[in-house]
Parts: sequence; C-alpha cells; structure tokens
Amino acid sequence: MATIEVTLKGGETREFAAGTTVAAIFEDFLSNKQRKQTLAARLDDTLVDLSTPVAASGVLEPITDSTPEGLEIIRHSAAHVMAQAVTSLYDGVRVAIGPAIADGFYYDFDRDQGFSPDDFEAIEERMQQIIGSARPFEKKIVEIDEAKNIFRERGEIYKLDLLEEIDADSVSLYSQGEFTDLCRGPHVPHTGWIKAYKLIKVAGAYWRGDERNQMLQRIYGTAFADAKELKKYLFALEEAKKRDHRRLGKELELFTIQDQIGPGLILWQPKGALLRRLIEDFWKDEHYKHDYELLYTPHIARRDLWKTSGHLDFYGENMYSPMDIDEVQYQIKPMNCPFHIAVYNSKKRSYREFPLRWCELGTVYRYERTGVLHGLLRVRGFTQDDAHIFCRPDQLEEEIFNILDLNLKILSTFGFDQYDIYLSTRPEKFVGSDEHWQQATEALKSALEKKGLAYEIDPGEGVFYGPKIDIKIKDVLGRSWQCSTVQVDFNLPERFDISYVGEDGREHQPIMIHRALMGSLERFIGVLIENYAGAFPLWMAPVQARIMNITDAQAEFAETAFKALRAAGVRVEKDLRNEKLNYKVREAQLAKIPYMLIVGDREVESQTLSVRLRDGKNLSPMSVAEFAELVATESRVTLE
RNA sequence: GCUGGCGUAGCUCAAUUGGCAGAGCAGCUGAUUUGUAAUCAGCAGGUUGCGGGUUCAAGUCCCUUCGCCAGCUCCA
Repeated sequence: MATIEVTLKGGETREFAAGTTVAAIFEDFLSNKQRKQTLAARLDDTLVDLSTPVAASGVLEPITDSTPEGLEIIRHSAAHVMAQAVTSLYDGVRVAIGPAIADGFYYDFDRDQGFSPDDFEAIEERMQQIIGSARPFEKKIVEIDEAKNIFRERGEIYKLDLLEEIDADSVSLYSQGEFTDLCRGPHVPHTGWIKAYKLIKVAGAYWRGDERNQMLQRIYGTAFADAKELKKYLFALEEAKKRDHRRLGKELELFTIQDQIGPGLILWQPKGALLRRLIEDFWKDEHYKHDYELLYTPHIARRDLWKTSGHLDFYGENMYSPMDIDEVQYQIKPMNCPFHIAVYNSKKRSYREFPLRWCELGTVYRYERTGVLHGLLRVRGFTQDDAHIFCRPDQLEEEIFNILDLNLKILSTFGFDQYDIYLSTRPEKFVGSDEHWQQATEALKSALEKKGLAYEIDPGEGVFYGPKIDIKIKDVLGRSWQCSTVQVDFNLPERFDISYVGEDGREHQPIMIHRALMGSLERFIGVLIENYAGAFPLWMAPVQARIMNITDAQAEFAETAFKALRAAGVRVEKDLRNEKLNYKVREAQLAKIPYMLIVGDREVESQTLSVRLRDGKNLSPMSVAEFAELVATESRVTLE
C-alpha cells in the first residue's frame, strides 16, 4: 500500500497510508484536548472536513473553534441545521442559500406565508433536537446530473438554478439526517458541535440579490463556539443600539425628522446646529489654509443646465420634478458641479491660474426610495463638503495626492484613523474615451501608492463620468461608512466645452476633479454621533461646560462666572434651578457635557470652581480664568 | 420600490376574548435650600398617524393612505 508524508503545520512529518482520514491523522498528531477543539482542517491550501481521506503528501493544519475559519464553519453548519429545522417544521418551503456572514449566518427560504419572530421559538427548539442528536454531516460527491435529479424531485428550483451555473462534472452534497443540501463545505463533524446559537431577525431578500427576482424570506441567526461568546455578542448588539445616532440625536436634542416636513429631511436643533457650525468652521479654516477658495451657489437652475450636464440622462431618476418659473422650467440641484463650472465660465481662464481649487458646503436634494432612508446616514436633502479642482492633465496626480493628504488629516482630526480604500474603475454605462479613463485611473493609482495607502480595486463601480477613490471610515465598533470620495471627471469639461489658454497660446480643455472629504455633513455627523456615543471631544462639543450652584446662596457667583466664561469664548450653560446637586449632575451627565462646574459655599469663599469630568473624576478647584484657559488649550484643533 | 414588523401624551411604554384611554419621565405650579447620577405634592397634557368600513360598541377587526423599523436593491 502506498504511503504518504503528512506534515503537521509548524510541527513534525509522519508517514501514513494513503487514504487515511484527516481525523485519523490528527488522532496520531494531536492530544485529546486539542482534538476536542478541532472541527476541520486546512490541507495545503484548502479547508476540508475531518472525514476527508488524504490521498497525497501535504501539510495539514487543524482548524479549531477559536479561529475565524472555525467560527465560519460552525455558522455555516448552523445555517444547514436551521434549514433542516425549518423544512421539517413547515410544509411547502423551498430552500435557497445559507452562508456564514460577518456576525453569523442566514438562510433564504421561499414560503408563501413568510416567517415572523414568533416562529423562532419553534425553529430553535427543533434545532436543539437536531443538535442534541449529534447527527454527522455526511459528504457525498455526485455527478452534476444526479444532483439535478435529486433537487428536481424535491421541487428545489433554487438549487437547480444554482446547479445550472456550476461548470463541473460533479458537486458535493452534505446530509445531516434526512436533510441534504448542495454545498461546498466543509462542515463540523456532527451537529453536536453547534453549541451556542440564536436566531436574530427575519427579513426579505431577493433571489440572487436582484429586485426583479422572487422575494425570499431570510432568517438571520448567529452562532459562537460557546455560550459566553454568544452572550458577549448579544451584549455588544445592545451597546450598539445605545449609540444609535437616531436615538442619541433625540436624547441630546441634536436633530429631528418630522412627518410634517417630510422623510429624509433634517431639522437641526440648536445643539446640533452648533455642532455642525463648529465642524463647518473648522472645515472652512483648513480649506483656506490649503489654498482653496470658497464658493456659494444657488439651489435651483434652469432645466436646460441639467440637460447640458447630462444629469437628466444619467441621474434623472434621482432628481425632483421641475417647477415652473415665468414659463421656464427649473430644477433643484442634486449636485453642485454645474454651478462651479458656471463660475469657471464667468471669464476666460489661463493656465497661470491653475490649479483652481473651489470648495462649497453645497446643499443638494436627491430622490431616494423610501425604504433606504435612515436617520442622518441616508437622507433626501444634504450638504456636501464639495470641491472641484480644475487643472492641467500634468497636475492631476499631484492634486489627487494633495487631496488624499488633506482628506486623511481631516478624518484623523475627527478621530478616524482606520479606513478601507477602494479604487473604482470604468462601469458599463460610461462616457469618455478609453485613453482618458486609462490615464485618470493611473493617476489615482499612483497618487494612492505615493501616499503609501493600501487599496482594493472595485471593478466597474466607477461613476459614468470617471474613475474614483472611495474611502470608508471605520468607527470604534469596527463598522465602516462611506464618506470621502475623489472622482476624476472628463465628462463635464467636454459637455460644457470649457477651456483655458495654455502656455502655447492655444485653447485646451482642463481636467476636473470632484471631491468630498466628509461626504455629507449629515452622514458624517451621524457617524460622529455613533463613534463618540454622543460624548464629543471638547473642541466640537456643542456644550463644553455647565455651571451649577448648590443653593441659591451661590447664584450670584455662578452667574458672574457664567458671564465671564461666555465672554472668554467657552460654550457654557448654567443650571441655577432650585434642585439637589445630585439631580443637576445626573442631567449634565446624561447630556454628556464634558465639564460640570460646581459652585457651593466653599467655592464662593475661595472664588474657584469645582470641576467634574464626565467620567466622574474631579479636577482640583480652579479660578474662572484658569478654567477658561484650560478649555482654550484643550479645544484647540488644527491640522499640523 | 419590495418582504416582514410596527404607529397610543414631548419621550419610554400599559390598556384581558372588541366594553369608561392609563403610568413613569419631561413640562407647569407650590413646598423644600440641598456637596458630585433622580426631594415631595399638585396641575395640565390625547380626534389612539390620516381617511373610510364592519359592529350596539373599535386603540383593538377589515380596507386605503402617510410614516417608522429590519433586511434586500441602490447610494454621500
């Protein structure tokens, strides 16, 4: 009999008979304790079941339940168990697909009545029975035609659909008990491996993610290696809910959305408006320092403008209906670009002026389908921190480099140092020549590389008028948000036929770059709220301090200190109500105010303020002037 | 837009098989003068999202519409 050499990853090499299963090999290599945690293996570069026979020499690595791969296998197996539970409980259910995802797993079902969370208890109970019986996951390789027959007999049209796409002679099926699924695997050895799981929610999902297809019922669940991990996850979910910007926006009185006004339209309340102004001021200052000029442009323009720009053709379904003014049609802007072009066109331009860097906090309105609206993160009216740069082709790369530089500095000032960067290339629907696309894509790439930034290519995801770089920032909970975007455009310069006079005295067409760093103020502030859970850093906290007296006896001193602090530029409030100090501290704490200034008889005596921080700590008492100085120092913010 | 779940006081939520719309917090008034996360009492607050229907009777059942939530699709 042939022998093979198997090396345990990072360990020794031993000889086995060809065809020995992974499980048997591990029996030789691993201790009992290690084997108890091993649910699959990596053979050379592929993940395999423990029951897989090893035919050739290679490197074998145990996959334990504490690794990401192991967790994924547990979750995927849990999805199969859930599908088994659902199909055995309910008649007339067809199964679609059931993968592991970031935080758990789902399975899509086709059932006329749908599912509701009320069904979860029964499904979980049946899952428990299946898990309790520790049924092995059995793998079987069958000819593709045989697989088709099996699923055709069962009326599993979605599986047939999948099989149609598979270009192979054979496929693998996995069965646990009476339930058989088309699956690549691997799986845990038996259902008893699924120790901690929970069904989370049910929602609709289109077959293959295409809205023209049948809507299926997707049941989401999660699974972990043990109950403790599951509990931790469920707790984290609750924590995330607590920092939901919609809830905090209401509690902290930052913004409101009202039926009477309309969905997706934000009303900034005083505290939110102040927060926004602080961000805008910072943004404007930094742009001035980086040699940008500020523009203001109107909210509507003649419909013809949008014909020229191509927005009606390419973006029309996101634009609001025209309105009639003196028998001429106008439309509200979904983008600022044509206005900046109009400013460009206000006079003859020379290469000597280049690059022109024009920025604007431009408010735009876009039609968004009702189902996609979400607090501040997806709205119908929003303000972009927009800018357009007009330059010569040879300046393109440097300009993009500079934008990235400013972009990352600004993000980092707001506390975002983790991001995913995507370079999106030419989509199916596009304008411009191949050569232009190539050139611009290269410029984006090389700027990213010079800046030393890791990025992924998102093929075909560019906008119709040019390639782009998107930066998705990661918040403290590791969730990512699309904010920054840098887009090259050779469509609008062409459509508006803009030009400049070059060194050679001839007319040339400039290149245009669109960019937004925060994306939209609405979305960015939504992300900030969630990132800081409403406890903003001092420099952007709408209220930096609240002064509170203990009894009426200190009201006068508190009032004087309040006025002095206001005059010194501290964003301070006063709470001189006839309430207990505990009560005032509690309210200030819930309002997430950075500094609480407490004034009792002792403070009046020494003409000082007692300073309590929002983490409960106290600073030693200080004078009003000292406190003003402290705030001024700590809230100074600028890019280096 | 689609699938499912929801809509009761400013907020968070009650209201049994269809049977008198209620509580806490917030607000207002008064008492209390208090040292680091809720002092006490009283008052006021509602066309139960809007419109229609069934019924002796609708917050509750049915239809329509508006909006919200989760997800899908799409996006700054």
